[in-house]
Amino acid sequence: MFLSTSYNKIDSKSRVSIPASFRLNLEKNNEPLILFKSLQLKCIEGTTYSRMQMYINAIDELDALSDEAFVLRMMMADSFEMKFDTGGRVIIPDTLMNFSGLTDKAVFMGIGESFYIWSPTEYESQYTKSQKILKEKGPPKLILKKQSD
Amino acid sequence: MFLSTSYNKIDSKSRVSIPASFRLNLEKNNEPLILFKSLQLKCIEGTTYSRMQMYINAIDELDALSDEAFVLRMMMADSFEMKFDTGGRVIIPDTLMNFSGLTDKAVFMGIGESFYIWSPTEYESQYTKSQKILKEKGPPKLILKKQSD
DNA sequence: TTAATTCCCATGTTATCCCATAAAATGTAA
DNA sequence: TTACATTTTATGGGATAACATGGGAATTAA
Repeated sequence: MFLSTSYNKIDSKSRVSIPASFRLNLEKNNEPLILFKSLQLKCIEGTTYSRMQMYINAIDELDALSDEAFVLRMMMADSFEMKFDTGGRVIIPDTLMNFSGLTDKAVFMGIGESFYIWSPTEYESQYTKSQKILKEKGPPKLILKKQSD
Repeated sequence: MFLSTSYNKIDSKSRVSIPASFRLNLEKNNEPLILFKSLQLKCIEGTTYSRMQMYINAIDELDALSDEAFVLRMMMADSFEMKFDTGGRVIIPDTLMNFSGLTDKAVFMGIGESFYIWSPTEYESQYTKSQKILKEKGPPKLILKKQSD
């Protein structure tokens, strides 16, 4: 599971350390890391290879000509399998840097099955937005279930 | 799995580099590369030999005299098994070049089990189209399942 | 011979590897 | 708790390998 938040530096070669706890989670399950453009937010989303595989399988289940399949294929086109250097860093592809507005600092935000990478300004505005919603509408009501598989 | 997008040059001999990550995916699974005309889009589709085999098997499931079977057989006839040179390039057959409107630049777009090869102009129009759908209809709602095989 | 194709080698660029350092976290013993 | 050693992280920079691409020689077909 990906949890907690941390700020890491992006160097002149577009390299950035993936937080150790995220790396550990991937290594433990022997999972390559996939980065892709978030479909709804201005940030990069990171997840495991096998979770991406689930999305790909979902494409074949859909009508090949449907809008849903079309959008999902485009999502794959904006996805990258990452290679780590010996220090646990990856190089963020230019298209993802530009899309998310990243320059020299990245905010890693674990959200369970995946994580977000934000520019600091974007992260802070999203964070205050969520605090505001929480204040106005109160905490969300959740129905918790045990995992079925 | 085929992921990510890249622009590669087509030289005067119709040679083009298949992106290294695509090649790696084929080599890893010891799969020859098949190129064929897309049935829905104005682009070339690339996939593995064994996925092409699945398409062929699908024909047998259909009524042999049906229009669907007829169209699929025609697709097979426009399919080519590619040979790589030492630099990882292939020569794109003329019929596929003409069909997809390729001249001197190709966009390789990984979509999971296969990939598309577009002319830059065609690619860009398809990309903006997908962004528009995403904006209007929102991200597709999926029920993700673990792989069954 | 004349094309066209296949094979092989050369090059600039970029990504990857490797080593070094600094900071932080953790552990250990007084 | 303090002081110090050890390990784990994050980061910087330079050497090396990989990649995309160009061009030319050898091979084959017409």
